[in-house]
Amino acid sequence: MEADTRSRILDAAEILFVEHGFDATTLRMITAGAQANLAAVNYHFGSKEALVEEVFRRRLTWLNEQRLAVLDALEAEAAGAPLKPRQIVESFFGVAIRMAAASPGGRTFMRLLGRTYTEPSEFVRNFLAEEYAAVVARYKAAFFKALPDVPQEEFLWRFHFMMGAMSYAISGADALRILGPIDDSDPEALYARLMSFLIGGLRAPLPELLPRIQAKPVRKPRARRAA
Amino acid sequence: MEADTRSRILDAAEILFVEHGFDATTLRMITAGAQANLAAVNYHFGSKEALVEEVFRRRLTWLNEQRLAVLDALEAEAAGAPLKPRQIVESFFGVAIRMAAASPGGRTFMRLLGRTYTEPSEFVRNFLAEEYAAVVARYKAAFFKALPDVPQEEFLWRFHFMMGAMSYAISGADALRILGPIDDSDPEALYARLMSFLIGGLRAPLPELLPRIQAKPVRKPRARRAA
DNA sequence: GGCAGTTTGAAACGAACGTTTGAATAGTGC
DNA sequence: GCACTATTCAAACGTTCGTTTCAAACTGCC
Repeated sequence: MEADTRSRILDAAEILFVEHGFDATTLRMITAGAQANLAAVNYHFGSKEALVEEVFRRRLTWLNEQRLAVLDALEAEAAGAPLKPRQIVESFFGVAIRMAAASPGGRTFMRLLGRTYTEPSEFVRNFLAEEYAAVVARYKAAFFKALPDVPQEEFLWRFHFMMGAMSYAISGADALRILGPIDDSDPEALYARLMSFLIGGLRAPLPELLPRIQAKPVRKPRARRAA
Repeated sequence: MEADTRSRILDAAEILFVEHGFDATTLRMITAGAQANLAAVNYHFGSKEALVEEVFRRRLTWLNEQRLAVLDALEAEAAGAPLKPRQIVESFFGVAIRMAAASPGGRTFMRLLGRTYTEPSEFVRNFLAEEYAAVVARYKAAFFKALPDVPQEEFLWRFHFMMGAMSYAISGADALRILGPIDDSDPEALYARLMSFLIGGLRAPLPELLPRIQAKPVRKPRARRAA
């Protein structure tokens, strides 16, 4: 029943990183949560930084292998023909949502990952870029092939926007409290909602002809009505 | 030319918070950047936490007043008729993008704000919810009126997704490095790109009829091809 | 049972943190 | 010029951090 110390530390760290962030999570909090001695982190991982890397690597490697496997299967089935954009989006983001839905640890991790793309910490971002290199290359190629009429730079931005939407989707009700009470307990509904939104955004008309930013939006602020 | 100590501290803190996060930014870094004495933060603001709040309040109050003013103007012009969803989206997110484009400090702040919605820190999120209450109420009402056929819960999720996309949009090239080299120097192009994506996502077909998550996506992971 | 190697435990390390202190300095009204 | 407030400054405060140390406890093997 009891996992070994190393695994207990990883599990406790994952949860605490999401709740408090990397810096605000101390080794004493982690070892207390894992019911381990303070020195256990440095014994098993060498340093706190190495522990952070291992928390990511443990799940991210599997996640990206899944993505590549799904893409492999889709491309084999297509036999050289371009995939449909929806298939690619669903395989990339669907694997992530599915991981988040599969277990509390998975959801915890995906929330952590979503926040980490925009994390300021240098070494975490470099580590992420490295872990993602193979997946990004394959998916970019698949998308460019599926959407030959969309300029590549345009698509990269849209991919970026999609990652943002997914990040917030998984971060869930905590952030949504700003907007009001909401139910985020059904992962399948979330999956359907997110996919619909992402495909809509991805397939939106190209923005070249949009009006520019209006110069002066406001003449004179009027009295605010009660909400 | 030299601003007073209080303003220099706010400017320096804003930049450092984006670069390193709240916890990793020390008062010694801030006061060094502001060319002020270490004790100046506690003298002018009382505590580090109060400084964080003031960094937000300084710009967020103005930002949300702008949003309300723009919405007031639009609704006055519409004379009771529902606004077009595109107008509402543009006024809410356009004000933010414009603020980010207006000055380096504005962009810095918007990046900070985007990261903060999903920030784990309790007191920061509570503070945000309070600052946003009036704006959220007004914009929700405007959207519900503009999109009477969209279930309110559905819309709240899409609003949430839109916030995620905008957050990543402003966080910009740092996170985008994962996807490859990209140019984020033109705020008007960014504005056009984001709006196009957001409207596409907002107006996407409702997801009720989407297929469910496939149960087993992968039979056997195949050997990965070289990228 | 005794002896390697591995893991845990309690205690301490120096460093850096946010905060406080009290004296020195700058600025203002009279 | 003087009293008074506001601000700056260098130094120190107690706390907590990640890390290290080294002895104790556990493990598998002969």
